[in-house]
Amino acid sequence: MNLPPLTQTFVLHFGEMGSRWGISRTVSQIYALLFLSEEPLNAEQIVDGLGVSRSNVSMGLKELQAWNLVQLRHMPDDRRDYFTTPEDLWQIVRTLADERKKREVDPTLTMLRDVLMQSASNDGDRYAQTRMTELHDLIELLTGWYDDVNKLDTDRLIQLLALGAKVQKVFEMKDKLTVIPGRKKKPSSGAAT
Amino acid sequence: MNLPPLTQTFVLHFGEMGSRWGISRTVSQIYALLFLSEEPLNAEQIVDGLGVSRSNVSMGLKELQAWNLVQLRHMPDDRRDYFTTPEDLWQIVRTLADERKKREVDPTLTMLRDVLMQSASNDGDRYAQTRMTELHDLIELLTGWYDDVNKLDTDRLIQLLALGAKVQKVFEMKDKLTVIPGRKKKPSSGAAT
DNA sequence: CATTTATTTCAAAAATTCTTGAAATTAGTG
DNA sequence: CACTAATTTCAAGAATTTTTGAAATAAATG
Repeated sequence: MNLPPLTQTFVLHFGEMGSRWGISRTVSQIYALLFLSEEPLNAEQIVDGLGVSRSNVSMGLKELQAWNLVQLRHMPDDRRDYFTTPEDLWQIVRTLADERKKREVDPTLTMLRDVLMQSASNDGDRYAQTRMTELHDLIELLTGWYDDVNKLDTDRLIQLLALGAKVQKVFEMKDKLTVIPGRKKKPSSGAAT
Repeated sequence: MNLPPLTQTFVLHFGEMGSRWGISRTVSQIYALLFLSEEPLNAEQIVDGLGVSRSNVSMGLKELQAWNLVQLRHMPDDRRDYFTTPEDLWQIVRTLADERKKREVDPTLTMLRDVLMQSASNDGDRYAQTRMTELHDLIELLTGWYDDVNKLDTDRLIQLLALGAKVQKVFEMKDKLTVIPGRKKKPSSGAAT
């Protein structure tokens, strides 16, 4: 591995975290390297930087492209492929969240819908059915929220995040002024029961 | 594997998703089974349900305990260990989020802090330093938001989630009434620049 | 259209992770 | 304190994932 010290620390850390994040060391490192690089890099430069095989880099880049996490670029008078990550970090966050939702959440939501559909008539396994319904509703609430805030432009999103739980204050203020129609008062706790 | 049909579908699905979520098939399946079970189960019952080895179940339960995802119970006149998942799904979500943050986010935040601290004087690797600072600030904003809303009681949290992007409306309304002190107007986009 | 350059594919090797059975440990019981 | 029941540990085997080098493919150039 042949990298400036700061970059190296970061790349190594990403490589180690990879296994916790569910990606291979090489893929994590490629991403980390591209992330820190001002100019787009080609495969050869990545090989030199990380000291892994050319084919490994090729496959890693393919995977990162499948995740929409890197973009292909071309340089004038150079027919090699160059890769970058978006300059805008929020774009990266959005892509990551979208892709993880697609791979890690949506299949379960679909499965729950199917299973609950089929078992609607059936009456064995009563408790399991209740649990699955609760889980289904909870995931729908969370993904619904996600889809919703994901529509916000970045400035608004930052505003919202910076506010954090203080939105509560706004609620309270608002409650004194208006009543939102169609909101049922919940007893006191419990999931999407 | 010896389970009622609904439960089996769910357990098998969880097992398959496990690899995407970064946990082993057995651990996922144990969790799924406990999640759907009204009564706490002991190791033997899990072995019977899933058809895996006793030692595998023992290790799986140990891992789930390390994640705080299952709780140990005892039955009168029975010295075996029984396990459950919390009844309250929101408790589960909170635990999951806390633990993942701890394992998957906090170490990176720490690393970034350290690296940026050290390199404050140093002036090589200018762009990498900028990128890392941006990433650091973004993660802080996100985890700060998380810590903040995590303090809300569940009813308030559900309220907030159900509202989704419609909080925007509240902003707009509020903007007409008050000015929050200390908020800088951002130019138009960009991360935690 | 042969040659050079860049990239991808793929089967095998290497590394890692998961699962198991046997043995060890822990903790109750008579 | 010997005996039994419950659980854990751990080394070895199985399975999966990652990485590699060699060969194949694709794309540009003269």
